Amino acid sequence: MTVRTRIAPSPTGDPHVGTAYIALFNLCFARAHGGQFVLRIEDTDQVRSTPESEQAILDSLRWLGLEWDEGPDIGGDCGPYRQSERMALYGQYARQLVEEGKAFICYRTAQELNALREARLAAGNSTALKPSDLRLPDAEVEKRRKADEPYVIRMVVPEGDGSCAIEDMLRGTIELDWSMVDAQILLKSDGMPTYHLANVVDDHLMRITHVLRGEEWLNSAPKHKLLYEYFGWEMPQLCHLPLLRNPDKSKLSKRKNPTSILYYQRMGYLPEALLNYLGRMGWSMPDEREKFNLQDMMAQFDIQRVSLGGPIFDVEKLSWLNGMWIREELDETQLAQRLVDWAYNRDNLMKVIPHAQKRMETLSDFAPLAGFLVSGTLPLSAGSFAAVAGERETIVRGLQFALWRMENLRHWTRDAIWNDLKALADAMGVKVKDFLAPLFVAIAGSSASFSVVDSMELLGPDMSRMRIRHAIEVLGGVSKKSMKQLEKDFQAMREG
RNA sequence: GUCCCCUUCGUCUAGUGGCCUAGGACACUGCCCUUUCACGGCGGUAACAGGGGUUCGAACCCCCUAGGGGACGCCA
Repeated sequence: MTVRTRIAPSPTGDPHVGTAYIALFNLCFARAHGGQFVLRIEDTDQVRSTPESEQAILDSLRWLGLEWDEGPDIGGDCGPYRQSERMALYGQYARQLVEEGKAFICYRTAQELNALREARLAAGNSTALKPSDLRLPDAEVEKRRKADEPYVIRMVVPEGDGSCAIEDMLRGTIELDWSMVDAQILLKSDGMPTYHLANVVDDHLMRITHVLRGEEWLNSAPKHKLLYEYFGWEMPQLCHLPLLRNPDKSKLSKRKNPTSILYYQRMGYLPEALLNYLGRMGWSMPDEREKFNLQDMMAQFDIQRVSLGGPIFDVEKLSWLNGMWIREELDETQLAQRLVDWAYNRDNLMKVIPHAQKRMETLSDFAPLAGFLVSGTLPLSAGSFAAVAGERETIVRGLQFALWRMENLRHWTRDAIWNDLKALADAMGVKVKDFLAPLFVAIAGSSASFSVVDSMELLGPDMSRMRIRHAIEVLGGVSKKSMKQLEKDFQAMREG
């Protein structure tokens, strides 16, 4: 038995807890059956995968204590920097299907596709585009081919009524209508495969027998099944795990919740506790014990004990569990060592000292000055912002705009943060100094601190965003109505 | 809008037809321990989404309704 997890690194390099969640269940399932567990990196959109983002997610999984086996090397395993190998690998399979009449070349432009979808939507149908919808007159195809226009390879899918039966290890047989399945693009116009092709080809070449993936993939299972049939390959067993949710029940997302493993690391959660908590999401030990380690979970794992309701990620319970681990699983020496490894070490001190030294008169000034860097949520109140000039609404507005900018920042470096915030202040017509004042309080807890951009760099993206979010909340938050207005203004400013 | 999945305390869950007057945990709360705070101990509040079947018997099986989520991309 070989079980796999596909990993899509985040474009911003933040390793997502959802990835670890899926990986954990795959690992436990494989080990409980004495099988292999392998990872496969997703990289086909050429945005996510960089050497750094791949390293970041792998390091995070290792930090959590997850282990995996070396899968067979099927070539083209890495990101865009090994693009040509990937293109050769999948291009060959896509062309094979075209030759066999199971896929076709499509010259349709984005505008044409939009028009087709809108027409279908207006007619009250599903928006799934079928091969016949996409067909172009032969003369037109020839014309575009001669003009060397970009094309994609799409799969042929059944038209008309009928459904596809998918076996799910937890849900039994699920019937999905073919009418919902569109002529999926297999090979993009840049020659890279989409997830669907890469997924099927990889799993076959890697001899994957079982796939445990997020529920979000359930609807595309018919495409995958059809591809296996086209290639004449045996399809792995599928299992769709429930999705982790925000407190508002939507799919766990960083706009509503800290989702980066790095955040929980910086916050001072123990990897064992975080992993333990993920293991409690949609799963329970037969004896219902709350605290268990990876070994226990692997030994006791039974996929049938997965419960299907999407669990809400509850930071409070995670914190309680973390406390249990600190109190019960660590002796004093071990705890001291954890603290040193976590933040109280020479390397970390050296990062802070350049900023602190100029502001110190006695050594005892250091802790109050730098304490915010090793704190979690700051004890702010509306009064914390008393020294900041401006109306409450103006302050909140500035913080919210800053938060949005920070959520989309790709490279978390001092200079990038500075340039971004400066650009924002300019666009808003506010002096940088005034714009930054509330951010100082949000990030460092006081307006008398060292450079807020340096602080944010040291704190990392998720911790910084969380603090800004917290500050907005402390200031009374934003009502739904004014949030809409803010979004509009923010958008207008971007375009203007 | 269309299709799919899901539905037990506020939250994570146990429960696979009689052991259920529904158990545990977080959170909340009362008491005890304690110079304080925390930890710990003992209690409390709190749930089978609604309606129909099937059955001697339904949280559990079936149907309908409602609610939630997901999918509908040259993203994964």
